[in-house]
Amino acid sequence: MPGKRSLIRSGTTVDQMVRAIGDRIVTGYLRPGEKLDEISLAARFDVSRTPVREALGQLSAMGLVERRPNRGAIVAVVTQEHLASMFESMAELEAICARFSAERMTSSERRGLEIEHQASARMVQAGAEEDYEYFNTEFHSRLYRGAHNAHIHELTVMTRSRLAPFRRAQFMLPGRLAKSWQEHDLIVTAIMRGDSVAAGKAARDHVSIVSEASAVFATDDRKPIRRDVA
Amino acid sequence: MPGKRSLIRSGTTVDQMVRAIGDRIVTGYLRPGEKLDEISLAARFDVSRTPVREALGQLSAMGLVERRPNRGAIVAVVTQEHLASMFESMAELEAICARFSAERMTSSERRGLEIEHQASARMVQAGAEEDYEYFNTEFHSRLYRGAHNAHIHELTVMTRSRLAPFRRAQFMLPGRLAKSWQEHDLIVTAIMRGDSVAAGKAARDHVSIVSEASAVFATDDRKPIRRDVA
DNA sequence: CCAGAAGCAATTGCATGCACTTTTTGCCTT
DNA sequence: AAGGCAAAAAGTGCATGCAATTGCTTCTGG
Repeated sequence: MPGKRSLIRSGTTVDQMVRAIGDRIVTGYLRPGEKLDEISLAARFDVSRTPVREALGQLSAMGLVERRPNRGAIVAVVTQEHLASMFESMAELEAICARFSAERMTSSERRGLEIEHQASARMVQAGAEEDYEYFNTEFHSRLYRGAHNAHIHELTVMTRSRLAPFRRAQFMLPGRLAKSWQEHDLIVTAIMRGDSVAAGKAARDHVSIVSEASAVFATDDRKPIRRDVA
Repeated sequence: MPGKRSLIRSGTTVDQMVRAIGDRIVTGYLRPGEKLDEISLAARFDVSRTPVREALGQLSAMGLVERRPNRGAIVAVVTQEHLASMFESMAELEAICARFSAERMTSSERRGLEIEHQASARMVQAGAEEDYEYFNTEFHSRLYRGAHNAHIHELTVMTRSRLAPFRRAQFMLPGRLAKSWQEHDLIVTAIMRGDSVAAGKAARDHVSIVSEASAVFATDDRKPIRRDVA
């Protein structure tokens, strides 16, 4: 009996698998180097191996998993060196977005950025990490959109998602919340002035600092990064 | 009869399909918007639909094809606007690579770049477009590697391959060869001096000019870009 | 006791088949 | 004659089954 799936949320089964497995990787639930057994995954999500295989193929194309022919798939192992290169790239990409935003944002985009940024200040005062994280994500998304460049937007979002596992707990560090907001403030101010050079520099510095804060979660050069299982 | 494939070149069948279909898209043999029928492709390459489906999934993740649920796959349609955004991104990415290269290339990398660059000068004098194209590709690859940043390298190569169909015939334009070499020369000189700012600017300008040269092959804002079938 | 080869279990890779969705075509109604 | 509805055809999406490759275990010879 080709049984009907209990809950069909949206999109195809493969898309759901990509999101589901991708999420588990991005959130650190699946650890780098962990073996991704097709049969287990199929059983885990109550589908056949076919969509699992397709999902693994796509995740492989995205760089989240590694696939050796006839030897199965594992969660992509990120070396300390490669992690550093991703953070550096992220800094450059954010700098580009901020620079373009300073030059190209419409007045309504600028207004929206300012308003959201001010709203997030309340989260800082309340010390609401969870809520601030939402505003933080939204803030950066506005920068990416404000660049008015679809391809840079795509590259940036892709890189950001690959870095997600390593940015996760940064807001737990004491004082990081307020510091983050101040860095955002520098970026916003520069964009409002239309100062693209300053905006780019501020954005680059912001990511660089996040990078350093996240380095805590990396262990050493050889071993894959390890995170706790939820 | 699960017949044996006649020629097994390397890698899995799916990898071959990705390369085969990807090549046909990148070289313009398959035109944007063209329908990619799973059954036809399976018959064309003498495999079943399963590897075709996986390949299409991966190509979709790479952005070379678009896939609508239950409605089949088509070669990704690139609007004039999106094409412009890719060229602009490419200029920024090359600028980053050149900037990093100026700062980080080892002396042997610098020497290799210089030697290859001088060698390519002969191709210009001979007017050998084909051979120059090889040196040109190699030149840019050296820049990407010289940045010593694996992730930027990856993003740059990915973007470059997506732009490939639109850069194809640029060297046919008269005088383009010599001009390209002079632009390369600016980049090399800056890198040799270790002048990262100048190297970045020169690289960005180089791509921008290529972009303008390639714009010839774009038609208008609405319609998908069309290229001749080989 | 160890090295190497052969057999075995486990898992991947691909083909095929069936169900569901979309699209087209032909007929009926207005 | 035009519009709409319905049924069929086409094509996608997923499940299942079988062949092939890999890695491990075990057995044999040195």
